[in-house]
Amino acid sequence: MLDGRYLRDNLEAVRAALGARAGGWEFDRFVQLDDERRRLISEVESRQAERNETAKRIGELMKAGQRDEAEAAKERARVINDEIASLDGSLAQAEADVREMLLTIPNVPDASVPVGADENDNVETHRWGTPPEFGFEPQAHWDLGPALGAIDFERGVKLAKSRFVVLGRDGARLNRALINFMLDTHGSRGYREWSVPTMANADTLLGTGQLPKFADDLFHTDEGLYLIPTAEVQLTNLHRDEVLEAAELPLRYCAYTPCFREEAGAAGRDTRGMIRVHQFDKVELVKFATPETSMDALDGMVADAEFILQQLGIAHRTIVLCTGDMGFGAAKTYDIEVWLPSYGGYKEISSCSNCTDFQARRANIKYRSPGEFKGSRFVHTLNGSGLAVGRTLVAVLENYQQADGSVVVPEVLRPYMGGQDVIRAEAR
RNA sequence: GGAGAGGUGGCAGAGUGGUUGAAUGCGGCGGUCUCGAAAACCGUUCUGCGGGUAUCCCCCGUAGCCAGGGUUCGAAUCCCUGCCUCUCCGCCA
Repeated sequence: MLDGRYLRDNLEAVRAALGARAGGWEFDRFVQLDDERRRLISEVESRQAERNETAKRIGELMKAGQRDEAEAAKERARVINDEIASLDGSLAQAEADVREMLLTIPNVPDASVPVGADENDNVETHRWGTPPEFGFEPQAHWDLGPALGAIDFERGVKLAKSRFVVLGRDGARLNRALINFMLDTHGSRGYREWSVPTMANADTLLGTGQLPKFADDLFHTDEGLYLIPTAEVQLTNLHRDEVLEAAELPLRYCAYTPCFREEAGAAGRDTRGMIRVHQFDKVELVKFATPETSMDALDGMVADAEFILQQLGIAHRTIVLCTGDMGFGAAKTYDIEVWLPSYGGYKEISSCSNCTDFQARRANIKYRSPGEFKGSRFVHTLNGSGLAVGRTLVAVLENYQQADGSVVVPEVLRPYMGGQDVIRAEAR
């Protein structure tokens, strides 16, 4: 959410900065609604002042025993109240309209973000490692996984529905090893670990920006709860309605959770394999930083996510998303893409964003810095995958496969798999 | 799931219809005292919104005592609903 007042004062600048990103957002209608809202506030409040004055006088008249005067005043108060009630209805509508608009305008891109229309205009910032060269025809994970007993697509469908997967035997163990490796690694590098609910309420989803605009992407229960699409939702909302101390910033958090995405519109993309599924595991990174340091904090977060792939020894590259490809709440986003032989290219495995004060304003997360400024200000929130576990598992299988269909376990994961160094097919 | 109690400012804790943003204490901040510190004493200490001034400095108004409704000229104070916390019982990983 943008600051309504800031938006009013910088209307044209924001309009220009958002460009196509604004979609059909009606700037002029917003100004009209906001004018109306302000007018009504003035009216209502002057009536309320009148009402308060009258009520006070009635109390004094009653005490003085002047019943007739008191009754007359009561009648006037009733009239004023009727006026207030009617104005109040209009005001509530105006405020709802303004808020609705503010909740649906995307964040303003940072000045350093390349301007572009879609993913073709994203800019690569750097690469690490070289894609493996196989002396044989490498298999895709959707062939390799089932052959190893590591991934079972059919049974995922049987147990839930399409786009759910079951991991078996070494697939399940490798998945668990990845989660623990990621958590331990981030933990040792300054991220505080949390374990959070997998369901969240509407206020929480509103705080991070999934609601109200993207309700269709979420699974929900008939009790008004939603399955979280990412731990970012919970980690960020941990501090909803709180005031942090500048001295304790930046806060660095991480958590492992399953993530659930309905993504109705995604049908047809990545239909094979477990690249795009309704439920996947992810280790998430979240930071709370001051406005002055948040862009540096973003660079650090990207490096922390990349570090996982470097430890795993898998080739990857990092790109900065252009203005047209960024998510709703982001002011700047880096995607980390991992080399997948089955794609013959790089595939997104992490997305790290600085949401600046966009989520903080929605979730009311502030910080104070005595001596620097009075009162409190909104913090900047950042989030990034560190990493998407399912896709990392796919990357390990595909990049570490051998001619005989076995898969070498990366060195750093072996302690997490009881020393096992190779995954082989076995009779079940 | 059943029964009971309760949700007030950073914390503790008053306040059961009429200048209540809300007593008091603690904590925090500033000051006096001191070589310095402690103690003591004095002062100060919430936020959103609208307007003025004009820009984070102050003034005016308004709203806020879990949330949302209701009663009333007027509610922290009365009524209803929801949420949450605590105690006891049941159930359960």
